Amino acid sequence: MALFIGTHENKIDRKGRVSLPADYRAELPSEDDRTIYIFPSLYTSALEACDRAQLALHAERINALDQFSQEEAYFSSQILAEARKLGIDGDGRIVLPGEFMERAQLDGKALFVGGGPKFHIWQPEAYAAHRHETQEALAGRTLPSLTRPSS
Amino acid sequence: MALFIGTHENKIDRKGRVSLPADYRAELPSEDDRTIYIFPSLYTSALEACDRAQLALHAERINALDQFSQEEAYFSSQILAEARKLGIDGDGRIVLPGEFMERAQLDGKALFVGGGPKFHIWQPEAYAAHRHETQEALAGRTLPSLTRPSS
DNA sequence: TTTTATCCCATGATATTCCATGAAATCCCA
DNA sequence: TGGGATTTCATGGAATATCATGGGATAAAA
Repeated sequence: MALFIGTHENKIDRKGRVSLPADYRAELPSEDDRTIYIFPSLYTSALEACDRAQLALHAERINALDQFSQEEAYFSSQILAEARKLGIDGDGRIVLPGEFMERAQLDGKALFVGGGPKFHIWQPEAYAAHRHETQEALAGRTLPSLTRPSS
Repeated sequence: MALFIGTHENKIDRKGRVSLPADYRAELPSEDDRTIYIFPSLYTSALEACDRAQLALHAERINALDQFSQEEAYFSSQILAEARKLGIDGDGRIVLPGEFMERAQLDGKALFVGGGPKFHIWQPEAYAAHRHETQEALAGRTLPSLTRPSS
């Protein structure tokens, strides 16, 4: 499984190109699968990105819901319908669709924030504020162990 | 497994042809199996489409219902009886049968909406309304982890 | 023949690839 | 351990390929 960690602030050029941090690139599966998947995060202004395996897991979770149910429709429209496949060019860059840049209020700079199997792309100041908020709200929490055996 | 994601709005020309988004084409199994399967979606005005493997899964699910039950008859007549096999031409286009265009109220534009192993074809405004509805109804939901091991 | 469906080619727009540059980090050897 | 050499990295611009789409040609059906 990919492990995206750390934060990196990179420039977005006028064509919407940004270098994917080298650390992150190194975590991606194989050389021939030079793609990532990205979609607007459900409850923040950030963008969420992951590799194909992780997106397939999302699709599987959604598919495990009842077929033709409203829940299925919701997650499908919010995640799968919004997701884009982004190619990584020979120089390690991706092109952010304009729509996504607006959604995340990105202009000129992108902050990559590692989150294990996924990572987020934030407008730098927005992340600072978000980080401060969750820090305030949840400081002191403990993390539950896994209760079921990992298959 | 095919992963159809993102949304693409394409034109339907006067012959009923529409380009299947290149992203979707790339997800289809092999070059010689240039076909998709399509049927009217059960509870919306959209059309639902998938590759052969996914349709086979539908058939399998229907077959797993009690034989000769009303349920079996229902899903069989709504899905299997309505489904059509559409070829993809050399330029990556499909031809939508007139009957299906009426059913989905398509005129001139088709919105392809990715949903993992399947995708939907919507009249653009109808999708916007549908998306808004499910958003209203289920906003704030979180996606459950898989409770059963992936087979 | 008339109609209908399929295939083939042309075109503009968009997206992707290729190459060049400077800065920063890393390596190497005395 | 220092300092120069080398590689990696992020970034910019230009060349190239891909894609959606329209029109016409060809083949099959009525």
